[in-house]
Amino acid sequence: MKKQGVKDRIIDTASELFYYAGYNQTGINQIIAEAGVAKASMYQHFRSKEDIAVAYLQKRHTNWIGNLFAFIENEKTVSDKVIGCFDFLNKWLTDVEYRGCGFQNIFIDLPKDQQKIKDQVVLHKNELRTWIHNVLQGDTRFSEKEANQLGDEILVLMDGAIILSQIQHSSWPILSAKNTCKKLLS
Amino acid sequence: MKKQGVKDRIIDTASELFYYAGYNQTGINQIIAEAGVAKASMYQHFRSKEDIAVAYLQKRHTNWIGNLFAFIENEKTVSDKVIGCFDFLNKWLTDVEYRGCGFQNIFIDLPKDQQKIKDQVVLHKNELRTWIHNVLQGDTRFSEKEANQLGDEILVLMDGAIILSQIQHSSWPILSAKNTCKKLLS
DNA sequence: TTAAATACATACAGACTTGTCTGTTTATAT
DNA sequence: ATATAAACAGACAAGTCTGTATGTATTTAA
Repeated sequence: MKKQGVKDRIIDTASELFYYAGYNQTGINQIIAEAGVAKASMYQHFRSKEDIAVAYLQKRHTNWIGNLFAFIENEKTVSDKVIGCFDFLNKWLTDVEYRGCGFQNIFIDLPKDQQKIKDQVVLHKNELRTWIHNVLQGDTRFSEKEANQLGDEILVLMDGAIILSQIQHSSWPILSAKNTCKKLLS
Repeated sequence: MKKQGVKDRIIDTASELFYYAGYNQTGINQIIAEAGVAKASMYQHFRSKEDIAVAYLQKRHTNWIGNLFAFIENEKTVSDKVIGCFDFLNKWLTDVEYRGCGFQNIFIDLPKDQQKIKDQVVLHKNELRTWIHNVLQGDTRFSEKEANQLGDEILVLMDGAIILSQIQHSSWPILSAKNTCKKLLS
């Protein structure tokens, strides 16, 4: 098994730190120390800390969406797929001890000028939005307009469940959201 | 009209900065400069920056809850009161240009050791939770258990609407949440 | 084997942070 | 008028941060 390259080591280390310790709380020096990389090497691959954050979010987006899809892929009906999203949230957030959504977390309390990072967050949420619209359009009970409206309502439930479970350090908001979701789809 | 005291000037200035610029992005020096207060005077009233944050959150809690109550006080039915909450959110968040919830915002990306601030956030959310439970228990259609469950679901909707409207810089999540709320109460 | 690319180590610049300290000035109250 | 409290001004400590620069060592390729 070949050793990981410098760039990947930086991204993986930064990902761990950005997510669990927070973006502002994580310094460049900490990243290079834990990744075992020289500072000059790091700046060879990334122009700035902001650029590392963008790479982090891109990789996180791919992984997160991939995990969600894998989790619900065996569900047959549209309803079961959508409801399964909340089971996924519950498993994920307990696993990470309610550390919340990496995209929400980095978006908030970000220095005003770091637009590239904010764009990445909006991109992630929009792709999720498009996806859930498409899923719900697969249910013949709903018109396209109804499916999209319903998808938006479910997105609100998901983001609310994530942030509230983070603050409350508990799963009850996720279970509440799942319950609401069931009512919406019945 | 008598001039404001030093302590109030510090709290008010810090509140503005903490909310609109962010807690980590706001330095002590900026607060005292904009408040027109000497640094030694500031440390006479507050032991640390963290203590200023606690005072900020306490005042914010009182004001925010007060504004919400005032907004819906003329609503007659329980349903109208609860649905009115989302109209309040919409007015508030457009007024502050979707800057989101000051409690959510300060909770996220906070240095690990600042437990006093986190406690204040949890306190705020819990008081809101108790309040909405009580409101819904005033509706004879629901048992106590049902009212509490419904209240939790509505809390998730509110927090989701706030954070998503912040990320999307738009009111659509609030309107979606209001729509869900109507369904839950019908 | 030699040349080029990559990574390492670390010193440094310059700007920021919170909090302490000293000393002066102003306001209040007896 | 005098004593006390409060606020002002600002230097300073000790640390943080990002990013640059310099030079050495290792790896890769021709």
